[in-house]
Amino acid sequence: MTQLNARQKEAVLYIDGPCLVLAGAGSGKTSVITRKIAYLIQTCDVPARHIAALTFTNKAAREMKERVSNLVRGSAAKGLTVSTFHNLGLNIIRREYRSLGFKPGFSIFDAEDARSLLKELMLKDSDLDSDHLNLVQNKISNWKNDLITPKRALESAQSPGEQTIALIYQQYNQALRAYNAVDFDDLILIPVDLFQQHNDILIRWQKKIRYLLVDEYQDTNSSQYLLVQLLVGNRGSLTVVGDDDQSIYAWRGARPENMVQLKVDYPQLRVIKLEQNYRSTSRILRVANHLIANNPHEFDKALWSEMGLGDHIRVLRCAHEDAEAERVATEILTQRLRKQNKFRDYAILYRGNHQARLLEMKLQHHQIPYKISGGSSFFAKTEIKDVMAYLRLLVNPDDDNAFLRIINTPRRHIGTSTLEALGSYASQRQISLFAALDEVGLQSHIPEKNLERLVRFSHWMRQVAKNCASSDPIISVREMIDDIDYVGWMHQNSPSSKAAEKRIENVFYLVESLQKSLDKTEDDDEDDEKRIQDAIAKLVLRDLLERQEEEDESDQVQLMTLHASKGLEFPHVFMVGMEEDLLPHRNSIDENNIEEERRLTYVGITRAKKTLTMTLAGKRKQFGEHSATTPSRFLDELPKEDVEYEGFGEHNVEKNTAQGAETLNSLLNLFD
DNA sequence: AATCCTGGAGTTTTT
DNA sequence: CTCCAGGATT
Repeated sequence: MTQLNARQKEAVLYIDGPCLVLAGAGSGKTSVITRKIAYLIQTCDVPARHIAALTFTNKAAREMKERVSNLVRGSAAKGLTVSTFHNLGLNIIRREYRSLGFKPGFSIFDAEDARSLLKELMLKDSDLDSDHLNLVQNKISNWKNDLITPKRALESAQSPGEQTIALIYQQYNQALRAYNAVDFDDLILIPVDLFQQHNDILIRWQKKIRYLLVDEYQDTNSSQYLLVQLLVGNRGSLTVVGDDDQSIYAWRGARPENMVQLKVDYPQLRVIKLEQNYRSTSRILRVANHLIANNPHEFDKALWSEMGLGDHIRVLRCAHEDAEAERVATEILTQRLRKQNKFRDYAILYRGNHQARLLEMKLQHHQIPYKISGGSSFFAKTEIKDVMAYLRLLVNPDDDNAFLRIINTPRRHIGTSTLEALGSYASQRQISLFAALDEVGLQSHIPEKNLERLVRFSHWMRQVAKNCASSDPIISVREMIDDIDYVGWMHQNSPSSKAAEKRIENVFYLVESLQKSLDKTEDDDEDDEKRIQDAIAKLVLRDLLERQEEEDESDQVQLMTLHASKGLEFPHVFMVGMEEDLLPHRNSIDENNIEEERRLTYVGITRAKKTLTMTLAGKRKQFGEHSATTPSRFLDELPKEDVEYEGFGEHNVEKNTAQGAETLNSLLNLFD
């Protein structure tokens, strides 16, 4: 137990009750969790299969698993659960699907699936037009995260508009049921509901999970916290780790208040603060502390480090956005030469994805290698969505969404009128589209020629399913992709043959992942059919994509949003676009979410190990026209003595600090 | 059924 | 400006 400091040790060794670890940025929180798991297994003799650790991302789960297995000798860690909340939820539903009334092979709808379902519902029978699609989707998601049923939403609707959305919510849930599908929020909600309704099942799971650890606890939403509470029961065998100052997902339903709530729900809670930072210079931490002090705090916390004072933070004001991007590029080039750094030591962080574009151009121009993380994901690609839809329909014929996606992909010459007839027939008979294909009664509704095409599809699909069950499922899947000549279809529909090749490669990568997962579970007791159902469900959760950690080795400047940077660290960080309306973002100003924007800034600052450079543009082109910008209010919240300013005029800013919050802006007025 | 055109919007998005 | 979705057009 060397390496750990006193606070960390305390957090690891305290297992007599619920424990909240307030882990500041860079304070070694993952070490605490992994060491605690090892301690539980090796010293406290808790079998690994009775310990569960929950994270929000697969990446975090993978990393944690890896680190535990390095700490625990031999096979002692076997059976340990380290997974995302959603994955645990999926496992619970999988094991209990009978009690829940699901058929095996249920589908998981991702955000896009949910969106298209909602669109359909809204079009069908309400005065809501699809402009409100996002609003409706958010509202429903929020309701689910807050454990509000459609019924309760309807009862407590404040306005006719809200009432309409509540009705859509009701229909949406019914549709999901009919499709034998769940959405992401359901993966938490349904287990919670199940545990509340069936005490016997809950007790079974409580027996399974004797000790629970939760990472990034500030990001839990209400239903996730309730799931945690249910699983822990009154045993208090719980450790959560989190940092309220790094809560940047409130807009997505996260409830940082859950940290305070923990004190209320568990009065015997032990709170342990980790304030020593092992990442950044003390200058950087001073700046971060100073900024975040502007937020109200339930738990006070001040980071410190022994990494030396370090360089001043620099704030560079450039003439316009173009100059800003140019400046960042040349800074990286010259610094790299002077300090003999690698490109990979640099990260450029921004508020919105669109900001990456200009930077990208400039970096290219200077031949600086870079990597943009985030943006459109593997699973957003049409070819992946297509093949996933085939796979989903294969294991869940009731998945109408998947059916509609692929019925004409590739072209099967089935038109909208045919599908409409099929749709109305199916809904009249209360069956899924695929099930309706086999009904004799359909003959009177659809012209023979079209019907034949549908029937051919149905027979083919059934044959594929049969092959999957009777022989190697992966071979059957490959045959399926051959059958539909998806490769040919890709060539036909890609802008270039190069793009087509890339897409085909993606598809095969997907099939490979599927194969890997099937191979891995070969020794399990489950039969083939069950395994492929599982594997496909997990694919949706991106769980088994050993995403090629690939060019992690290569030397590239990292570009990403501030959100995406959480949990990472870089020797040299650039934060660009430090302007009002950008950071804080305009919408957040309107909605009074300044505190979360401040935390976002805090997250950005604390990514930096050695140097931090903030930039802003005096003028910025937005929506086609140039307009003057205002420096971010957060710049005024940095301690002046730790900052070097450039581009704010002739006067030294330090002489103007007394004027308070308006300092930088008034200085600019003088200058202009 | 495929392509063109027009208008409207323009954050962040671990699953 | 630039990117989409959806409607209109062929």
